[in-house]
Amino acid sequence: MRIATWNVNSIRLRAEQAVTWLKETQPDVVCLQEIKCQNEQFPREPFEALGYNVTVHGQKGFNGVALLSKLPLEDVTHGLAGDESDVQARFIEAVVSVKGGVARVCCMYLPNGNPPQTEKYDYKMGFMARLKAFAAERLKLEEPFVIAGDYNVIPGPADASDPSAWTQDALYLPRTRATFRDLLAMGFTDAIRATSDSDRLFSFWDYQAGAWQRDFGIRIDHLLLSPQAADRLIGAGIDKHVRAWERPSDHVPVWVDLKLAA
DNA sequence: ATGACAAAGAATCTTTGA
Repeated sequence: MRIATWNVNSIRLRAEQAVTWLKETQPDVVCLQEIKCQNEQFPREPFEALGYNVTVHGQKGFNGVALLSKLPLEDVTHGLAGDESDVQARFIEAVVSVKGGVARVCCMYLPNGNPPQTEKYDYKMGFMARLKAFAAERLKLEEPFVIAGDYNVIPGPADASDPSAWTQDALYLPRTRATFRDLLAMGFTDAIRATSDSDRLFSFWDYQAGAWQRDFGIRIDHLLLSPQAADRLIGAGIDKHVRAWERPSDHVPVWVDLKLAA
């Protein structure tokens, strides 16, 4: 089973590219972030035509996440628990049935948090605290469980082409990285890091200043695996070539292959 | 020292992103 995540930066602009990519790699479950539309505006038809079930948690203009799955999506929940006042569309949880049980997947768009020392960073830290509490509960289920998405976290110096450029940034501040490490300490495995030590594995290149051409990238899109998912890890990768397509998203798809079958 | 670039939505500019 292949589970992929991609921040598409508008699904209405990127639907055609998404279809091309889906036909190429045929993932079983796909987590999309920054769809930037409301539920009724989401272009469901091209994805349903490829055999995907679709659940959309959108909002007007910004944010928005969607989950696509070849298997039926069960127990779908929109939103991350822990703050009833949070109206931003950033989280979907669902399960799919697999041999011997279920696989649980979360699609997440974690807040950027810039600039620091504003309420935006407080919101990011609050969201991460809620994520930790949620993840701790889910780990008790001892299921294959994947939290996939745009974490807006550069985990360490190997995850940026020039770490010194990010020291004052919400994506790389010590508190941000420490909270991400807390998730790993709880028992999650960073799928890309579990399969490579390369310091050139990036998932985002800014549109500005020729970042792509200079390979000025960062790794901020992650798939964190529960122990039961990590036990089934076969491989992981980044579909970097997508960034070279015409009118690309600034992020590229990241994926993991797990030894799980329907 | 600063901006670059892209997208959405309300409007020909502002907000947001990273």
